[in-house]
Amino acid sequence: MDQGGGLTFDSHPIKVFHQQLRKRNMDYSISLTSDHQLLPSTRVILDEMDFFSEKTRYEEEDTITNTNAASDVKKEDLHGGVAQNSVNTGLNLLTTNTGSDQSTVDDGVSSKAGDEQRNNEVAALQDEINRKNVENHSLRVMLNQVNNKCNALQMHIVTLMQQQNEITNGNLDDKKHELSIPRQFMDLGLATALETDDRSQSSSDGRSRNRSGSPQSIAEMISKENQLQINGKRIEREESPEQVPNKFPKLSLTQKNVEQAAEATMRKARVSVRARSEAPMITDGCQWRKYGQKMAKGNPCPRAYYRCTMASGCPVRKQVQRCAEDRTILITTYEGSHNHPLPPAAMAMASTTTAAASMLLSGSMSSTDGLINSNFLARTLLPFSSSMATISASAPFPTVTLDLTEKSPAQGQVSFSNAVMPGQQSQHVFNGALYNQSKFSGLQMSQDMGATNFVNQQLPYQPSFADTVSAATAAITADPNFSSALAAAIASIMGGSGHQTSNSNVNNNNTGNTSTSNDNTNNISNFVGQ
DNA sequence: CGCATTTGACCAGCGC
DNA sequence: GCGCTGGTCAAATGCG
Repeated sequence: MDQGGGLTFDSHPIKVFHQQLRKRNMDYSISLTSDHQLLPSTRVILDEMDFFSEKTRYEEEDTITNTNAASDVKKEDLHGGVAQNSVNTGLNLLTTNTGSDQSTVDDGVSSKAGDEQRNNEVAALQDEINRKNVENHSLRVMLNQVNNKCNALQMHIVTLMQQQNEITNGNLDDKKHELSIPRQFMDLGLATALETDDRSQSSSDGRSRNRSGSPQSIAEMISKENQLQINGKRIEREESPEQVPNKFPKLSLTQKNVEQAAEATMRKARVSVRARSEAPMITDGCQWRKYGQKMAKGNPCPRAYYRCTMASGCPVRKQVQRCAEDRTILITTYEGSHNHPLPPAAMAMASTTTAAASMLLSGSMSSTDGLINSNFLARTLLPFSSSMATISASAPFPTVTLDLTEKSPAQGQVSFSNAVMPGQQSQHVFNGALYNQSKFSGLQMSQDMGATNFVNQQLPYQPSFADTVSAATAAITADPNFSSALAAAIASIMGGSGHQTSNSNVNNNNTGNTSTSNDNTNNISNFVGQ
């Protein structure tokens, strides 16, 4: 949105927010450092503002120095006193006064009165600290609201862009191919159409918008035949247009049906995380209940099935299984999107699954040129990570796989594969042959917030973050025990729209009933999430 | 006793 | 139609 929303840096809500902080003489860095729930682009803006903030602060301090020379002396007297407890600039000024008074009351005659006075002042200071804390809290809430508005604006912009593209390019260029879209893509079209302003569109419009409305030229180039090949088995059933309503009755119908279709679609897209972990399950902030366990073919390790129990009826599932080749690798596959508010600690993985699923399902970018697509999605999906991500359209579930088991920080790539072989969900990036198999990708400008954030916001800022996080990733992945934590952390970065893994929040990660946890993951998630 | 986990049964999709 | 496989259900079991 920083490019397309008409917002300048000066008018950016965060900038305005910062100015308010300055007006209140509050320490900007203290007020914001623990807020991870920022869009990546917002982070960059904040970083930039940090620079200005420091500069401004120095200028202000110079001004104070020049205009209040007398109080400067008292400041020195106070050094090491109550000021040590001050939490921000405003309180520094207050404690300065306290110190000056304190330095004048050592005649011993009225020591009792002096103590009482100091007690009163300390109490006043405490009140002030409390007041500032409350103010800090309210400002944080305000920041979150601003952030949410940014997201909403962003979605709106994307919608407008898509509509404009529709007008420009025409949207129903090939109805036959539309009708041949595999079911999951059709469902996704409905899912995204549901989020648009115009909900009265026909289902056909919804589908065409989803696919043709992408602002990405690559997406425009999608070979629809590739889509046909993804679920080859289904093609024959979908060839006949008149069969479509029977096969996909959802397309014609009430919003309720549409919502159900969207939900079903989201459950089909999967995000798989591979990480080295001794723990039975990686910590992702959600509460899970195990509802089944099966022996999967070709793997001596059982696969465990979990469902989210943070809210009744939440459709999110996850599967946990150890890799057959390397049992130190834990493969966690998420499916679906939560239908309830999430604790900050859970935002990372949840936003990941939602965004990645949307990326998978919303688009129709083909990959006749796997390399181009790889680079594109690499920057989009894992702009800060050195880890591998693999996109697979293995029938019947398209899957994004984050492979966090590699130790080389420089190998951040993404490949697309359309592994038609059942049971093989993902293929690794560095298998060059796989590039030729690329038949699928979903990197269309989705109206999903998460995916939108990736495309619009993270790309421009990728290099600066990549270096930092790559270094951190390399360091952390060197320790297998922390790999699972890294999974959540990278997912956090991917999530874009919502990271709030502050220290306090992270510590509350496992207050739920889930018995399996990995304490290490909390700290590392938080670290990388910074 | 309530809740979570375990585990065998059941179901659906798919291939032959 | 049958068998295989993945996924889910639900009764049984375990645990605090």
